[in-house]
Amino acid sequence: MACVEQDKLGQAFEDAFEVLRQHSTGDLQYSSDYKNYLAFINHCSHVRGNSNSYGVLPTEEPVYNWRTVINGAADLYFEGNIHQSLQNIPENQLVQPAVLQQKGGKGRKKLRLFEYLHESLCNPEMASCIQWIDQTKGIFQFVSKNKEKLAQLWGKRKGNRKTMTYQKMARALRNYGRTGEIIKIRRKLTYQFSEAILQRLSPSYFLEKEFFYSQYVQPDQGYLSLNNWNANYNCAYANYHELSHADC
DNA sequence: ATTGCGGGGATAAAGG
DNA sequence: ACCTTTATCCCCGCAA
Repeated sequence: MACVEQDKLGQAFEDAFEVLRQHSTGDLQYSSDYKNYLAFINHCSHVRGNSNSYGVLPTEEPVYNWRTVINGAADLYFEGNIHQSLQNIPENQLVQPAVLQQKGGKGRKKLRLFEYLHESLCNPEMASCIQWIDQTKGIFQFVSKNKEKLAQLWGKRKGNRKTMTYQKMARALRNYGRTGEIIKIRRKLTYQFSEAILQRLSPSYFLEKEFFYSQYVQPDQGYLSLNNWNANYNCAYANYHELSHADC
């Protein structure tokens, strides 16, 4: 089921790109424009001042520090419990190798690590391995005691012959730092999804967010195409959202 | 010395 | 056959 939904997401993503291509006068390249988009979104995240803030906080953003995160964690955990009743995924589905899940599907994209992590974060059975610290900001943390278990499940899911370890999985996470899809934050075993990834993985979350970046975009700054791209991207996900229930 | 965590080069694997 | 992207393997440093 989750697999099917991700296909829809991917399709919506590509539809959005196609719309932009049709309305664009210049050359448009999927990967490079998406990368620019990611870089831009991540740039905005820095400007806004996230948990690992670099001392630059916009005036409209509340001051944010780890104390407030910790204090808010209990509430967030409660929110998570609401979804637990809706998402009771049997263990055997979690361990099912991606190879088997892909059987019969044509051109199905491989499951990406960050998708698996997000899926685990939404699965109450995995709460002993990985948990949200601040779901709205996409900050999550591995549980030291059981992080190896999560890594092993990831390896099984991919159908690896050798067992996956946290060390190797964390290396993949560090690779995400290059593209900004997931960044490491100072806290032990704690990482953060980028805005773009959060939007991509959580349509419901995305729909509740304002277009915060629009105020930073000036047409003469070369960001126009990114802005258009994003608008179509948003539209596609709104359409998707109407057809599907909200996920975590 | 050991352990836990994080960094990064090199390379395999897979898809276009 | 080549290129790019992503994941994996492996070795390193640092601090408790």
